[in-house]
Amino acid sequence: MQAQEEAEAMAVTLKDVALRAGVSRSAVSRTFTEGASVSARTRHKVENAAKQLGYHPNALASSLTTGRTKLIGLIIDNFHNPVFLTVFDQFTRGLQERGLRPLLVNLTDETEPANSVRMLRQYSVDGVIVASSTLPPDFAGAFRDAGMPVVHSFGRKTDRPDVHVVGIDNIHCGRMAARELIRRNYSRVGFLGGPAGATSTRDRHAGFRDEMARYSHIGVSFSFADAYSFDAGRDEMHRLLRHRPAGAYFCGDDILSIGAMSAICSAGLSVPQDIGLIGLNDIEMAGWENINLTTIHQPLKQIITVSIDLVVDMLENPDREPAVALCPCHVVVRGTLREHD
Amino acid sequence: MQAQEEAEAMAVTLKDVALRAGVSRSAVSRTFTEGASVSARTRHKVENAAKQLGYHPNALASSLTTGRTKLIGLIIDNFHNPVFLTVFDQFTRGLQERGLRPLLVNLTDETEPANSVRMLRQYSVDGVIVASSTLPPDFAGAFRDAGMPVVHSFGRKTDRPDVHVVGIDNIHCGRMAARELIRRNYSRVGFLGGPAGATSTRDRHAGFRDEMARYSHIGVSFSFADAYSFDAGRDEMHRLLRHRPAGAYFCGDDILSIGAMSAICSAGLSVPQDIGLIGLNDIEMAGWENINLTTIHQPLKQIITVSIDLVVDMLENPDREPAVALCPCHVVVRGTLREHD
DNA sequence: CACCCTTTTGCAACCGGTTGCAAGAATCTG
DNA sequence: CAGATTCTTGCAACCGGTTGCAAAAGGGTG
Repeated sequence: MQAQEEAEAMAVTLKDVALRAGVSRSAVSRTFTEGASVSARTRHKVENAAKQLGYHPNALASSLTTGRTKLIGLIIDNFHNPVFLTVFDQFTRGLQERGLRPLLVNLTDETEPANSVRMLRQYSVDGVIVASSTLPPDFAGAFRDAGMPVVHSFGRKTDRPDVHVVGIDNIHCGRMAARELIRRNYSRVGFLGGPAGATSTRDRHAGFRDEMARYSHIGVSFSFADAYSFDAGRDEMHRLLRHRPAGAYFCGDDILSIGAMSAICSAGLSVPQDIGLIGLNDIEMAGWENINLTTIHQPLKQIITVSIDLVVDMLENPDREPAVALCPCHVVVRGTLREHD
Repeated sequence: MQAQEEAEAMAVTLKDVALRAGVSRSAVSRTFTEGASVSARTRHKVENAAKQLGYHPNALASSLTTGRTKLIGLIIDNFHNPVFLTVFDQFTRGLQERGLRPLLVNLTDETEPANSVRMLRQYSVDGVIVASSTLPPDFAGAFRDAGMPVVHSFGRKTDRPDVHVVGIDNIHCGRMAARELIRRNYSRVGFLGGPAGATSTRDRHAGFRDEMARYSHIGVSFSFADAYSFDAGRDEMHRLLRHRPAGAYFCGDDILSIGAMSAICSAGLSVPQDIGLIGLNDIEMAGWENINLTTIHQPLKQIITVSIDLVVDMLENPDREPAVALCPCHVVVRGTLREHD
């Protein structure tokens, strides 16, 4: 029992095990295949031989015939928002738990979706998860067109989605934020969104605007940061501070809020006394004592679990009708909005 | 030219292209293989046929014969430290630029290195990068034992390394931090390290202790947080605050510093007036105005570039003698230490 | 023990490519 | 233009597995 797996790393193949166990290659293959027909005796012989030789089946070789690689492409395009640390953690764990492996694609400088499609097709990934709220809605469609199961996490709610979408109701979130500010009697409020082209920004903006439109006595202004990042939030707030800022802002994301907060503080003002803030996401940092951000909680874990379940399900039912799954959000009150006035 | 790639996603293989182009399968394979012998005429025919059919070679199938998957296992075990966002970004980009693909492994709950080894071997990764300063030094060795090229990023400096190590001189960093505090005339200082088992913690601790030992008039204390995370730093500082804290702390990592800072502030004290802090890493957040952390800069980009270059080089020279590559650090003075007293 | 049914097994073809080899085509040389 | 040389090409075997099929083995029954 002791001297198993005599170092010798390289290349223990099916054939070696078959030879050693005195059975055919098929028999070996079958003992490692769920639900195949092997007798207890054969299985035992094979397992012994395999252990002695340190054999492990080559997942890629088998993918050739089975058509399954258990590889899932994971596409991310923002490495400046700490929320993505959690996103990574949850996605990688969730996939691992289901026996799948994430093949990571950093879309940061990749302009052409076609490149990612080609690359992921070359690796025969079983499915693709696009985790971004800033990519154009048809980006994920390129994968579907190429015949790959795809789920767009953090995507946009629409009536007839092209691909499966998992996310939140951003319009509703915009309304929630608006109501939170209204309730607190701010007389002038602002929307400080992420990139103007992002669907998440647009929807949060629309919801906020529409809800606010019902309260004509409240002044509303709108502006947009270049990205969902600290720097973008800080820079935008710096600009706003130059021209009579509003009493409170709904920032389209926690990291924007935190950037804005930094700008406010370094201008000698304070939150929430001078300017109130409400964010969206509820990232870990939002709960830190020195940030203590009032925000709208986005159920990351749930979104990711649902996304993974969906992509797994699509392996079985590739033609399942695309649908939108929305997860519920709620306001987390901390310390960046003043109490009822 | 227009109706190329008639949708039809599935399964365009070498054979289809060969048939269409009226050549042998070998000819097709060769046109897609760098440096193979094909005439211009054949190449042209093949390329046309390929374009019309929308053919792209299957990377996994070719890996079977070439023995190269261009897959690199990337192992991470901490998703609570924002520094890893940058680490991800740099690694994925660096690998992509070199035509390699990161296969991500989240080690968070995985206790057994053997499992990761098995998994990565099943996928025939060309190499492995272990990006962690908290894993035991022999963890990376398991991959080498399995015959895979491996680089341990953020690993420990030793005279006879088992595997390639790329990182910083943590002992030296400990000394640098110590000197920074000494220069500022703190009379009582503390080391607030990361997990006591981590090599990075141990070395930073050793350097700090040794340098401080030369100044017997300065009181020194040592303590350790459970992890490199905000929560761990905050909790540990809360504990320290209960028993006459030191005038300044060298925290073993920026995120610990920020956690500690939070604890200090929520105890009604302020940084650097009541307690000074110096961190290590120089993450993006350290430069935020509302944090403004004095810290030791760890050259992430360089470490990662060197790591990738190394693993790429090992594909050619697998028997290259393991060595330690250290990248230089320097102090970045911001606002969390008092001026010379 | 003969008969029938079920389970197990090996053979051989296949998955989508690559590559050594030898034959054929093209080019060069004198 | 013959002969030598270099390029190009197709054949066939192989990479490490899987799987349909038919033969062999095992089990149950009367």
